[in-house]
Amino acid sequence: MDDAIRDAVRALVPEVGYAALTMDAVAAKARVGKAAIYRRHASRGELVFSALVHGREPQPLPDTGTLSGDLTELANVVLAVFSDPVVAAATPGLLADLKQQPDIAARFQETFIAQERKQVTELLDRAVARGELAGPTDPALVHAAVLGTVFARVFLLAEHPDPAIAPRIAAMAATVATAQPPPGNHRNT
Amino acid sequence: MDDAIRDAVRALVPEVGYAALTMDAVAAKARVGKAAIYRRHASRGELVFSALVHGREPQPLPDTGTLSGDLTELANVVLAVFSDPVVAAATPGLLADLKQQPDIAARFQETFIAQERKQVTELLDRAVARGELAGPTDPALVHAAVLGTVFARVFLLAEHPDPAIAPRIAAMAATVATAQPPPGNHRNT
Amino acid sequence: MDDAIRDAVRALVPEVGYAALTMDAVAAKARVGKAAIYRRHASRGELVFSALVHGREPQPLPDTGTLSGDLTELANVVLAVFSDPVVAAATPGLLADLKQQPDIAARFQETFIAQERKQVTELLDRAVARGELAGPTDPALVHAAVLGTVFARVFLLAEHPDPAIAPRIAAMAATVATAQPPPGNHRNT
Amino acid sequence: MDDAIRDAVRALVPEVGYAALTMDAVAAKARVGKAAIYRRHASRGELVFSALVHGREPQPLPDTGTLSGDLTELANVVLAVFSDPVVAAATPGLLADLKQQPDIAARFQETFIAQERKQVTELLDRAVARGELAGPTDPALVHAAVLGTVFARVFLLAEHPDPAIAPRIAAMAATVATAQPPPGNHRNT
DNA sequence: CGGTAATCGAGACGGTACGTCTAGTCTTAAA
DNA sequence: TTTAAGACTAGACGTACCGTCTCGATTACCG
Repeated sequence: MDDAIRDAVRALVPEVGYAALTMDAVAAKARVGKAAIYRRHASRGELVFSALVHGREPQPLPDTGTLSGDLTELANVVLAVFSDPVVAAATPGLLADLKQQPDIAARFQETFIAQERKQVTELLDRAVARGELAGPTDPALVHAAVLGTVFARVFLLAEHPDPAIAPRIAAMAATVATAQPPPGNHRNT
Repeated sequence: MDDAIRDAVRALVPEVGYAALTMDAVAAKARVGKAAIYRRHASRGELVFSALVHGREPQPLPDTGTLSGDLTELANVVLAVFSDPVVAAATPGLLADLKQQPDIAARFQETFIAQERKQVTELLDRAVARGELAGPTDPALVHAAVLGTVFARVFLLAEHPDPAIAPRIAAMAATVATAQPPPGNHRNT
Repeated sequence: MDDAIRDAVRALVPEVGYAALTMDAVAAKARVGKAAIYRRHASRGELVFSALVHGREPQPLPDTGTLSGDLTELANVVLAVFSDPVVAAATPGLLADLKQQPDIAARFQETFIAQERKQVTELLDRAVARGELAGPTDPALVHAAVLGTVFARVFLLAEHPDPAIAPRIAAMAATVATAQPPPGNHRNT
Repeated sequence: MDDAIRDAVRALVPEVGYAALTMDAVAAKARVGKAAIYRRHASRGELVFSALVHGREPQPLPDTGTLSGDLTELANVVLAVFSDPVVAAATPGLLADLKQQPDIAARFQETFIAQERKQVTELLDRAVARGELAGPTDPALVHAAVLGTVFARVFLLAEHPDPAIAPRIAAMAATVATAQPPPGNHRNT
């Protein structure tokens, strides 16, 4: 039952898009009454979000031995997530819905963002332990750099996410991890 | 008339959000018939997009004399755009709608993305002329780095866009412009 | 539900008239969604027609013993129908709509006209059996005479339907039933 | 100009019906601005009414020498009017509109009904002078009988107006003119 | 094992926004 | 001035979808 609903969502999202995904269509596709959906999911956003995250436990990133390698690994995972057609089709609409539903936004933050943030933090801690980084670093910007750059390529710049860019994104993110204060006054050399 | 409609949109978007922005509400607020809106705008997405971009011609980025400075300037512009409450409230929903309306998506690409891309390209050309960069660089990734990192902080990580991070984003973007193969560790000014 | 809709129509028609009877107003008055109305009624004409005819089964005309008496009875029934304020307010607009909707026009013919026609036919048959009429007569003209004369007084000549005219209409209709060629002057009881 | 508008109305009414007759269509067909129509006509009802009555002055009914003949003549005129396809198509809708617009209803009464009523009155006066009638008679019911019977056949009973019925209608109307009080109690012979 | 309770698919419900259409008014530029 | 052209406000149209609710039929659990 739960699976039938999620499968219907996963089948319909790439087919018709997030905006045109009606609850009636999901119910019909899943051969389920609408009440059965609402008994399990509070809203369309929550429904799609549930369908997307279900069974997607975050495999821990391997320790590649270098900061650069770890970041490349992270970039590849992010690229893989956004390459999923269901995720790609659902993300913009889902993001829009989250703005209106703070409770689901919170769950999204906890489930998805916080876990990725934890990975970034561990990755940076390992680099500190190795001596690659001088001291503890704010993981937020590193996280934003990796996640945002991929997101921008896919959704804002409408380019397909070429996996070859992963190491370049990693190098970029390493910079922001390394350089804590901006090196000097950039206005005049 | 055109202005009355756009003003109504700009007033309503931060007030009720993009998803709850109804054509009836816009017409009522603008004291305008719905037909007058549909005569000018093909859809809600196009309407909001028009209201957002109207009068927002891209002032050319100043030549600060260094790649780092130029990129900081770019990051500040992007931060400023996303700090506008109307833009902040409208962007996620607008982005979602664009997925369904290829014609408006194309206009968004041409009007907004292409202009920013041009600025990035010029900025990199200036750096090559100065000798800061060895040779021509793909501007797409630099663009994605600046735009995406800001976007991610605001919309994905739910952090407010602290203007102090502009130079750090610039440094990061400079890396991806410089380094073709990812080096182990690096810094280049 | 069905009743709520019909009651709303019956309340609104005399209040605002047929032309100004909007589906939204009916829905609001009946505290019902518009879809519930459209699920039951194909158009405004059909809706009003249904509201008018509901519960109005044609009580069989009594046999008064004379053609004249039977026709007076018929005239009184027709006068009573057109004296109903709801019928009076709805009839002209309804008649106009029927011209555009042949299916409802057919239903109107079957439900209302055909039943009345049957009464006229029976009434004439009784007169033949009594010997008041020489032979079978076309009931259509008798029908038209009674129905039309009342209709004309109410809707064309804008006079209120004085019940005292019923026997005069009956006498008139009896003439047309009796006289095949128009005689110069006549009276037949 | 005035003629162009009226011609457009007369062309459109039988073509699309009264209900579907839009002011824009009239303006386009007449190659005229809508303002030109509204400068001449207060509403759609008034417009159609004007187009119908224009140039239709009431030729005086001939004195045939008998009441019966005069009434047959009247019935024929009424039949002729309702046989005009434009009149036939416009009448029900026009009648409905008149209910909502008392000023035009009044003009309709004065222009059309009152003139016909005058003819009926004269016709009855001639009959009194001839000695066919004992004394002055209420012309309203005679009028209603002739006009209404034809109207009922055409618009309520959906039968085409066979001209052969004119003398029978006349005979019928003569009855109502003759018999002033109902002959007796019709309930029991 | 038989009775009770929960859950099911189906779909009608009230409500609301949609995008279209028409009425009647108003503006404009040409004649 | 009056014209044709056509944009304007206002508001009803009929459709679609939301999230709730009611209906029997079926299932599953418990006494």
